[in-house]
Formats: sequence, C-alpha cells, structure tokens
Amino acid sequence: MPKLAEELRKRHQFALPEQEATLNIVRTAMRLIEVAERLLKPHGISGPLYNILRIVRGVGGEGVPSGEIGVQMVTPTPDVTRLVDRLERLGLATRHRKECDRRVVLVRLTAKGRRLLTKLDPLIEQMHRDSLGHLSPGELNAINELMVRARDAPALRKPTNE
Amino acid sequence: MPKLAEELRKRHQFALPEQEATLNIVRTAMRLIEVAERLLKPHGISGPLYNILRIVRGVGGEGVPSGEIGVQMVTPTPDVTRLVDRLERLGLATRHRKECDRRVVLVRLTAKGRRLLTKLDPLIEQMHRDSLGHLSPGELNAINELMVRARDAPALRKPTNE
DNA sequence: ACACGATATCTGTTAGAACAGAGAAATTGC
DNA sequence: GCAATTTCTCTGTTCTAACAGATATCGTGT
Repeated sequence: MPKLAEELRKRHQFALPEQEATLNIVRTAMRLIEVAERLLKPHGISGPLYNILRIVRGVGGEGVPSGEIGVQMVTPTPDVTRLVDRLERLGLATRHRKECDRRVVLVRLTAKGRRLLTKLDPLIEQMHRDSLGHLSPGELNAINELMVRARDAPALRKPTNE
Repeated sequence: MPKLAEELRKRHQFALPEQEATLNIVRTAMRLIEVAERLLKPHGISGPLYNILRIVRGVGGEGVPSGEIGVQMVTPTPDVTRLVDRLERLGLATRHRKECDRRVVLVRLTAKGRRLLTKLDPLIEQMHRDSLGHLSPGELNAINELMVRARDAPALRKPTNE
C-alpha cells in the first residue's frame, strides 16, 4: 500500500525544507528560552520581566515609554501594563508620567532593580556560553546572518516595526 | 560624551556573539509561531492543538499515548491532558484506554479531525513557502545543520530525550 | 496473594497571557 | 477655542499554562 509508505516517509523526512527549518528554529528557540527561565526563576523573575529590565537599563536616562517596551521585547506582547505592575510590586521599577506628554508612562529602574541586573550579568553571560559556546565564531556569524535574512520575508515582517 | 553612551549601548546589545545568536533565533522563532497561529485561528485551533493533531496523524494506527505526545511536541508541555480535553470537546480526537496497559490513554483522530488536517495541509505548506521560501536550498540546509548542532550543547540537551 | 515502587494520567489551584473596550491626553483642522 | 481624531495606557473579562499533589494501574519480589 503506497499510502503507508507515504505516511512513513512523512514521519522521517520533511516534505518541505522550509518546514524542517521552521521546526528546527522553533525547537532550538524553545530550548534557549527554557534554559534562561530556569536561570531566572530562583531570582524571582520571569523571562519577560528580565527582558523589560534589560530594555529599561539599556536605554537608561529618563526612562522608557511602555509602548516602546512592547515592541522592543524579544517576546513582544501588547500587555506591558501588567508586566510593569509586577516589576513595581517587586520593587524593581517605578512609573513616572512624562511631563511634556502626560499620556506616556516612563518606566525606570530602582536601585534594587539595577542591583539585580548587576548580579545577574555574569550568570547570563555564562549561560550564553554554556548554550552556544560550542559553536565557532564562523558558525555563530552564519546563524546571525541567516536569521536576519529569514526575517526578511514579507510574511514575517512586523506591520509597524523593523 | 557620546562615546561612552555608544559603548554602553553596544555592551548591552551584543556583548557576546552567543547572545546575539540567541536573540536572533528566538526572535525568528516568535515570528514563525505568530504566522502559524494567525493561520490556524480562523479554523478554531491553536498551535499546540494543531501540533497534537499532526503527531497523532503521523503515528496513526491504534493511537498515541498522551505522554509520548508531550515529548514529541514542538513546544513541549507537561499538561497534555487539558489539550486533549479541548480536542475532544471540539470533536477532533477521542480517548481510548489501552487494553494491555490500562494506565495509558491512547489518543486517536476522529473523521472530523482528519478532515480538518486535510483541509489545512495545503495552507500550511503555502505558509512555509511564504515564511522561508525566499531562502535558497543551501541556506535552508545551513539553517538545519546549524540548529541541530546548536542543540548539541549539554546545557540544551533534554534530560530524557534526543 | 500482598506490599512496594514505578509509571501514566488526572485534578485543583494559582499565576500568567490574550483580547476587546474604556479612559485620558495630545494633535490636527476648522 | 472647540470638536474630531489619534495616540498611549489602563481595566475587565476570559482563556490558557504551570506546578504540585492525588489517583489508578502495572511490574516485581517475597
């Protein structure tokens, strides 16, 4: 019966190379996220929360508008409000109304938030080395170029951004 | 002193090539997932639900144990029970106790579930072409090899599987 | 047969994410 | 100056995911 053979072939080989690539990228990403979450959990924050802290520290100065955080995140979400709520409850960040445009809410780090990031920095760095340090500089470079090129597809382009 | 600001920004962006690669992989994966979810939503199912249907169809025969589904999924989850609950409520799958070992629950497709997959097949295929079809066969192959190699790291290896 | 541990799944609870609609503030055009 | 539109954020609701503990079944050894 050719139907069975076809079924088996599908199981062990990918009909489309595009599909195989998609599954490979997503699977690898899931592992990387999992490792990061495991590292962060003992410190009381999740991946998205850490991501926001990093964005706020990276921009620095007067603070970052909530909306901008939403699009800059590695895992974009329209629901930044609740995440910043949690950061405030944890004492890691504060909200301030922007003077010249009172619609926007600026998010800033507290001293506690900054200390937490400083403590995490070496751990995160080590995590990255543990995760992908076995790849050569050439391989890492190839990954970076290919991933950027992959996102060039119109179907993968964000409506507002990039 | 713009030099310092630039230095800091760069430092927080890509201190390590490993970090840049991680962010690139995760960002690309998120886009791919988003596109898939958008395609599936009008048909009433989510990404994980579709993934389960595909696994069940792929193995076929007498059905697939819930536990095995959990580890074979693209986005592994320990909570297969609730997902299969939903599939049952939607009339896309059924549960059967395995006769020789009444602990395991076998999941099978209904005719409706099979029809849904058949209807989705060409759409999914087109989606993959829209997402990554602009890459050459060589580039797709490079992605596949690099992603498999990336997951070779001990830190990314699953405890039980692969 | 019975106790024991292992395996596979389910349930209850809690926390987190997604979506739509509402509210406040600024910008534009008249 | 005022209404209309747009922008940005928040709230309410609903659904989904995650974690831990409970239940049921099997295999093994005595």
